[in-house]
Amino acid sequence: MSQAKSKILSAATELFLSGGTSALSVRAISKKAGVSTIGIYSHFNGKQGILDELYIEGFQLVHDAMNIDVEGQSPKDIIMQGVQGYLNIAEKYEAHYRLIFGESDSSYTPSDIAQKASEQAFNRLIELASLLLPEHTSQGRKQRIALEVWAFLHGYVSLKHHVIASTVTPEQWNYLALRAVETHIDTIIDKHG
Amino acid sequence: MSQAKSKILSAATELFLSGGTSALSVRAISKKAGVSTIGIYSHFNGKQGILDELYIEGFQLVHDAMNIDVEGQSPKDIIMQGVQGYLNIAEKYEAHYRLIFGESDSSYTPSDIAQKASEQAFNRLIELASLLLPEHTSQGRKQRIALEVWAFLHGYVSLKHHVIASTVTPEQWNYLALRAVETHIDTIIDKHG
DNA sequence: TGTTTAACTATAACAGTGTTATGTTCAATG
DNA sequence: CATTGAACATAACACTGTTATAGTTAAACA
Repeated sequence: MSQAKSKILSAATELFLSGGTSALSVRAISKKAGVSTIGIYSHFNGKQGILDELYIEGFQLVHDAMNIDVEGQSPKDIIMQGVQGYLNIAEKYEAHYRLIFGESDSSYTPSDIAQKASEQAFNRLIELASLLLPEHTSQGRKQRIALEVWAFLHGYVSLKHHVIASTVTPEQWNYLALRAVETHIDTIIDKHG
Repeated sequence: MSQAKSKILSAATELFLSGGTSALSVRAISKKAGVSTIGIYSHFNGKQGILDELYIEGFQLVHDAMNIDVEGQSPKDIIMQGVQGYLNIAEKYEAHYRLIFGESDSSYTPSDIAQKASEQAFNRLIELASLLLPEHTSQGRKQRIALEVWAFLHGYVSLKHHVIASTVTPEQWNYLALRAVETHIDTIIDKHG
């Protein structure tokens, strides 16, 4: 990666983290990176390219957050660590999280390459969820269970972003999510384990 | 409501349903409604006002979808009808759903009045969820249980919108959501009932 | 009936947005 | 040394929400 390219990317990330997508204009990035407006188009594919990079970055973060050391731990402990990591990332990198779930820029649709990153993160989650299930479980069932956990988790994060009605603090949201998912995982273990 | 005002609103709704927020420019609305651009500002509070109307409309739809006839039905049947209604609305009025959960226009934040509409819908859900619980259950616990169901449901709808990775059809998504929430409700009944 | 008032209209402007065309500068390569 | 290619600045295009200005029209009042 050329020097200009990395400078653009770090400028974009910086603007993104502090102000979300609304602060992420092509002119603002180029100004902060010290390159011309055209530079964003020659080094990246314009705004789309920048968002793709951040989208991939976001799913990479989620992926890594669920990279748990399996050694000598119960399946439940492992997956609960993954859940905790997921919630941490969602809070710490809220801008990324919003981007990968379309809460930032509705006109943006991730490129094929960017979508690969999302698949990888989901596969990671399937691996974790599989630990709860007997080995002979079909791939489809594993996917379905992973999707359950993901939907539950993401539902809490998304409600946290958009439900201003109920007076719940960010910490409480995370706690509620953690407890609810734990209960659900217990149910899964009871049923399939 | 004056004639011009209702014409603006129906034009906005029409554009919104067919093309989402991106098709909903002030100029496009005014052109379709046959009024001047300024009309949007004199009759409504500009774009913000239009989005507020649609936001309220969206939560009203959700609210009404959960308006179940309680007579002679088990708590589970009632709440499952509500869940079904929720999923139907989310599919039929996808643009509204995306708006009320911030997937449309990240620069939009609902006004105080609009937020009231969201509270009403949530209260409706709390009423439904309360049917699963003993009468003496505290309001906080009722809220928490309602939030669980909502998070689970919304998680599925939101993933359906944004997860392009896994090859799940819209019908399958709804089915999965329905089954997962049903299982969760059974767990709630077992625990608290 | 004449005048005033209020509500509408069109046009244009402002400051943004993403994107692209034009022409220039400058360093590296043949 | 000449050529090529990459980066540059400037400006433009078509759009966005919003606002100011000025013209039109119809109803209400004296």
